[in-house]
Amino acid sequence: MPELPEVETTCRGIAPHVLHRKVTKVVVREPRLRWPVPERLHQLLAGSRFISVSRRAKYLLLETDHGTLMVHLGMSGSLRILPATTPPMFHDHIDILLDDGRCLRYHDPRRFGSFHWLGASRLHPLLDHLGPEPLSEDFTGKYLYGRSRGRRIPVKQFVMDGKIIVGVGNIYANEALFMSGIHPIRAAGRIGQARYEALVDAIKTVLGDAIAQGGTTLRDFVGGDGAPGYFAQQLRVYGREGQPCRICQQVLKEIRQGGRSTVLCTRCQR
DNA sequence: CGCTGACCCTGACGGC
DNA sequence: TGCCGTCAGGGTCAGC
Repeated sequence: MPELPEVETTCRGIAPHVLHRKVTKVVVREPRLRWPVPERLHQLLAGSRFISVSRRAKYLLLETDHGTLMVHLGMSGSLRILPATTPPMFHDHIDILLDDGRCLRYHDPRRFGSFHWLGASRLHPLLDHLGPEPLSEDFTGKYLYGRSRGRRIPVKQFVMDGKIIVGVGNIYANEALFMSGIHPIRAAGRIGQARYEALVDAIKTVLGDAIAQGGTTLRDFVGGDGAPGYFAQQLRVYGREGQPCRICQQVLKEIRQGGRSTVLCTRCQR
């Protein structure tokens, strides 16, 4: 599910409601996520006050005065702000009750998401070795060009590697490669700096546009206010295999790379 | 070190 | 109608 724009949408959606609120109670109905939810979560969070809400890669960081809660939405997770009295639905695994009568509710049918407690250091092995943020100034064509030298991995898998650049998932990797006219199978090390400049521009553009649209809702994604994202209707290639390319009308082709689907235009992408 | 495939889990969908 | 296989936005890990 959520790629970076969806996580960012969630972050922005919940932040104003969570910030400065004190946790009164934590209810874990189902601790079996990607990793087991800390059993002490209630003791760790109850009485703490949220002092910042941010995002690193696809992780949400909810900082309190006693430590930081790190949440990953996996493939099917979502976080919503609701009145604490709202009855939980199927797959509503965790509630963080706030002192204003509302709660932050975690919903995740596939349970690929995770909750970690970072403590005061805000450090965690999962946050080590992450590449730069794609919307930051550190992410440039020159950077991608440098990191790709000697790499024979297909460029699509290269840009989906979180050690190289975070937050580029399957949807937006497909879109950015189409937008920059690069064939997804091309070896990363055999692409020049000018083309990487174009690819970086495309990644920044597509992620920025998707954030502006509230993310991409394919099935079940909702932002912090429960609203779906509207970027799906602007997708250029993802999910459009068999349909005509919006530029040249060639029928879009689907292939598989690393177990994930790639959609491309063989005329526009070389 | 670089890369591939299996795996975690539920639900939706298509074919028969 | 129902059963079965396949696939889905993510990420880690073992193994070659």
